[in-house]
Amino acid sequence: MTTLSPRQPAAGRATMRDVAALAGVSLKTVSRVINGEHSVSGELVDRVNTAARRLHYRHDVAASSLRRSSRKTASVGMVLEDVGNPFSSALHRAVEDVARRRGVLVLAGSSDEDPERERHLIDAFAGRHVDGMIVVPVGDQHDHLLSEHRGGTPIVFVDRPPRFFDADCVVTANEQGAKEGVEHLVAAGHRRIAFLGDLVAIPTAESRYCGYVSALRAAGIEHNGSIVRRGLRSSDAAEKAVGELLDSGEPPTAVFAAQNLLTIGAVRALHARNLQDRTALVGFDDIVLADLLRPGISVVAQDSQRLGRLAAELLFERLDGDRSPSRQLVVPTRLVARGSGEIAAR
Amino acid sequence: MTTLSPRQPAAGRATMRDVAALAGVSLKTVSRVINGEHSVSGELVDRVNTAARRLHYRHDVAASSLRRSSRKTASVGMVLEDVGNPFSSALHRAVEDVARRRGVLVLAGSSDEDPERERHLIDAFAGRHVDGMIVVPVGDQHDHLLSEHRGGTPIVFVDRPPRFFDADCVVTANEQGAKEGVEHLVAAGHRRIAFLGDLVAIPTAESRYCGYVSALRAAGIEHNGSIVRRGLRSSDAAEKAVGELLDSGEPPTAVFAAQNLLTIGAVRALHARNLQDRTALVGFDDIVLADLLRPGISVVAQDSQRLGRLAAELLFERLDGDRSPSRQLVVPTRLVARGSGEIAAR
DNA sequence: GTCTCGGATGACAACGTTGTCAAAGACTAT
DNA sequence: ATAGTCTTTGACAACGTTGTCATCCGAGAC
Repeated sequence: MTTLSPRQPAAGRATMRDVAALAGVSLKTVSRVINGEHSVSGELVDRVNTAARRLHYRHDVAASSLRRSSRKTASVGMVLEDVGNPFSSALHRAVEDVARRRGVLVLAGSSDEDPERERHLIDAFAGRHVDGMIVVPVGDQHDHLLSEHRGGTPIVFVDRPPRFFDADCVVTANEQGAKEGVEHLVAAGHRRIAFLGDLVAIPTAESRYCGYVSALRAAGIEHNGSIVRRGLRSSDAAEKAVGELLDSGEPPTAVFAAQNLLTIGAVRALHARNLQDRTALVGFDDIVLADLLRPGISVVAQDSQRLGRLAAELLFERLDGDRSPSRQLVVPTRLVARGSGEIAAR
Repeated sequence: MTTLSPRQPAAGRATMRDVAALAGVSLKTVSRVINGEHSVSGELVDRVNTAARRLHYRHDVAASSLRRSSRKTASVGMVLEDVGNPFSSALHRAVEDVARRRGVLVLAGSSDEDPERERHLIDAFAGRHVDGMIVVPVGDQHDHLLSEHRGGTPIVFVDRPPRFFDADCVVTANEQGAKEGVEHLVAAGHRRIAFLGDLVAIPTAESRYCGYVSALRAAGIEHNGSIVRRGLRSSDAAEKAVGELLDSGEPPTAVFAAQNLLTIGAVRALHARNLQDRTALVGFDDIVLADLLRPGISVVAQDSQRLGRLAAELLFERLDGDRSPSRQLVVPTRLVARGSGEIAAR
């Protein structure tokens, strides 16, 4: 028979100790039942389960993982740019779907493009012993991740490749997609094609710019710096930039907006001048309701859901023990013609 | 002098024990330095910090919170409908902003309107000892939350009030907002106003329906069940429903869409029949780009950011020890006229 | 009847940390 | 010089759980 000191009648939450006392078994037996080990007699299993239910017993994941050798916590961390924006939240959701099937919880946080915030989040995740991390990296320095990675925590980068860091990574075919988008405009006869881009420091922005340059070169169009606007961080900034271009002496006949918000800003600027049917526009990344505008907005759509799903799958393969060399996956884009991109050059 | 057994040269991650050995101090002194207690001499603080940095020491939140009496983990859980949809992710972001200022991490999960999923998430959060939870509740049964709540974990409901449960809660003025939206249509001369609603079981959907009914009654308009469509779960369903109404013998002259996706479906149906300039439309909840459509979509906008911020603030007040009776906060809506809602009845 | 084996159960230590207490030393007040 | 106080430091137990090992009991072999 067991020798459990009675203790106080459970001040806060019930522990295995309390369950054991009520069921009249040892602590260890409760642990065995809770963990579904099969070396416990049917009668005791019932007694323990009844007692656990009666006391509203909740398994303590923290204590369990502390003691366990593997130290698994059934949770993964995600560092996103902003959990509130559509692209990030689509990634988040896709990862959650994969994680859920395995009973794994997802912790997500926003870096807001700030390396300091990124470091904070990674420290917080590591301190909570997440089993792995999925990161949209900011900047070039990932030292803190490196020590984590060496320590055996799998890391998967998504949307942007890491710099100076050998790890799994899933990205959109940014350069190729942007190239196709610009080629689409070239095919409609345009030669003065403006470019709107996000911060130069963001690798995806850079790749898309490369795609733009490469499409121009392939078409034999000379690069014209005066109609390239980079470092734009909001739809307002894009609207202003496009406004200036359109109001200038030599306005572009087409605009390639290399990001979501920038596309929206461009649309606003065009509509404000009633030029939406004269100036062509192709955006990178899809927009809700883009099909209902007149004209509809043609876009190079990226598959954020697939991006997230693949990243999660890579991560879980690592968690399952895959030790093969790191892999880089590229998700293709899809050109969606809706009208704005098919406006011919005058 | 301290008596630390040398132990293995740190197999996995460095612990306070390893740091203590390297710095030549006791375990407890390391704990004091890491926790910023001020009763440690400057010299030892330096030695410990240097050693910690050298070993890439990471504080173990799980072990720390296990030992601490308060059991705080500096994390809160959020049960959302779908982390990927704009409303939920706006809530998430708003909560994160408040939490971040206090160094608190947010764990979020999607219930997908499934009580079973909700229960799973709450169990998972509770097992990880979150300090509190913010919940968009599903269904009527919250027993599992109840035991958590009684156990001292603060719970704040957001977007929907709980049933049979006394707790803090922050909701949009759904009924009043819907009433104003419908009154806006009445003021434009409409008397055949269709209603599109989400699942009847969702309290917000029910409140908005009440607002619709109440606006009709106030205007002396008889309720007409044939132009009320409830239980719609997607923009496709709404598009189909509106299509049927428009194609019927007695089409409505105006439509009130009581939810985001339903508004989009209604817009699609109207545009497909080129009726967007003849049939009035007011939607509940704002939509990106709604201002750029022709006509612009008039909406009753809810302030999801404020909803989230207030919920988080309530939660943290509880965490700070506020024991006052539970509070119900109501966030007002704002009518945004953009054209579609001002189309006059023929 | 004795011995061995295997299955069920429990005692105990340990995971990494912090609360509690005690010890040692440096002061001050008498 | 002595007692008392304060500051700095460390030893030890404990948080809730699981890994390891020991114990107990009955079944089966000889």
